[in-house]
Amino acid sequence: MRDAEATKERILETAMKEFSSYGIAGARVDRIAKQAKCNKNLIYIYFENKETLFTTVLQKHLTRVYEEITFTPEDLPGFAAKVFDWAMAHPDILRLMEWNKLENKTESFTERAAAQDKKIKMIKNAQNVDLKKTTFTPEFLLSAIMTLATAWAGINPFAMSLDSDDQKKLSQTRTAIVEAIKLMTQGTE
Amino acid sequence: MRDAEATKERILETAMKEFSSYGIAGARVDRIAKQAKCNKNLIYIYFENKETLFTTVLQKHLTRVYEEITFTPEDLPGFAAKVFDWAMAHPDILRLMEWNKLENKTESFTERAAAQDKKIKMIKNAQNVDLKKTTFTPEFLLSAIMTLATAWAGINPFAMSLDSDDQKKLSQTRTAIVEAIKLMTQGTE
DNA sequence: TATTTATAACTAACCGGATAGTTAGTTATT
DNA sequence: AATAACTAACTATCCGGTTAGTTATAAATA
Repeated sequence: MRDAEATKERILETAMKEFSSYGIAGARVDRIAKQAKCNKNLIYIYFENKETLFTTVLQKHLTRVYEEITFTPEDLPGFAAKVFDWAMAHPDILRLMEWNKLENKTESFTERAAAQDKKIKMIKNAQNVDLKKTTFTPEFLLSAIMTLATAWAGINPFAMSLDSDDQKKLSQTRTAIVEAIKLMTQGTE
Repeated sequence: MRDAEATKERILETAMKEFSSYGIAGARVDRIAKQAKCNKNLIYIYFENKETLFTTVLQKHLTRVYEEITFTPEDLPGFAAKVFDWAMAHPDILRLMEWNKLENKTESFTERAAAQDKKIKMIKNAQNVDLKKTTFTPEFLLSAIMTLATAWAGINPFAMSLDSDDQKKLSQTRTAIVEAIKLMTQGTE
């Protein structure tokens, strides 16, 4: 039963766990191989080296994110809620992104910045349509939304991490976030 | 010119830089020794091992923080502004905290949680005095404040890091944060 | 259909440099 | 003379990456 595609997937799966818990520097290729039940050399055949393996894992999950969360500039509170739900469901991806931020080898700046720019322009357009004037720039709003929505998912050194099983607390926090973003997008004329 | 105290300080200084840029796993003791212009063994004499050196560095800077930023429950927007200024002035300490959060060896949970609890109670008291009823719980407010205030200091994977020399953008963002917290603490009766 | 052949999938063992931590000894200071 | 401050050299282990070779699989050939 030899299946290259399956072993590749198994490697990516366990690499995800390893990198998410230990980061790039802390991750151990031997440990990944052992847990994925494959020979270490396969990792180097399928993915050039530790670094590339990491970026592959990150890239894979990031593209998934963009498919799962659609951006709705006309409903920013709702968007915040979606991001919050996603963040609480996938703290490991958040950690991956944080490791990548701290260990900034080969920045994948360009695409991320482009995606952000696009969102900012969409907010600007939506603001023009609704003739809403908030005190806040689209740049600030977007950062505030993303930051607040992901604050309770375990990567924030200040915010207490929420238990992802505590449905009650979870929905309380979600509505609080929605409320906060509502306040910030309502405009004060 | 032999001065143990001075070399200890030199070690802590360079260790700060090393840990802040590479984290615990990525930091290299040899590199610290070289940069601190001291023999590697001294590091092990003065600070047990790499781990202890890290926690010593972190602890040192954290106590400094608590001295520099006073908590003002009756003026939360002002507190947010102070935190923002501090965060933009000390991104390296932020990074240190983030590394510590991700590489959660020997959590220093207790004291941090206690300090947070104290602040939360102070907010509750202040709210009672002013008879202000915001939609938000003190827990949520505190996390929101800390998160927003530190979002632009370079550890947030979503928010664009601000250039700490761009005074104009800096003060713009500061007032935006203050405005946001004002909205959240004003109450809607 | 049976047999060879090519190659894809996989493995065990190894390598060398890096790295945390140690030892045994030297130099300065009081 | 005693001890505090410091050093050079060493060690054992870890770890990313490689090599050289084996096994399964499927196509080609007879």
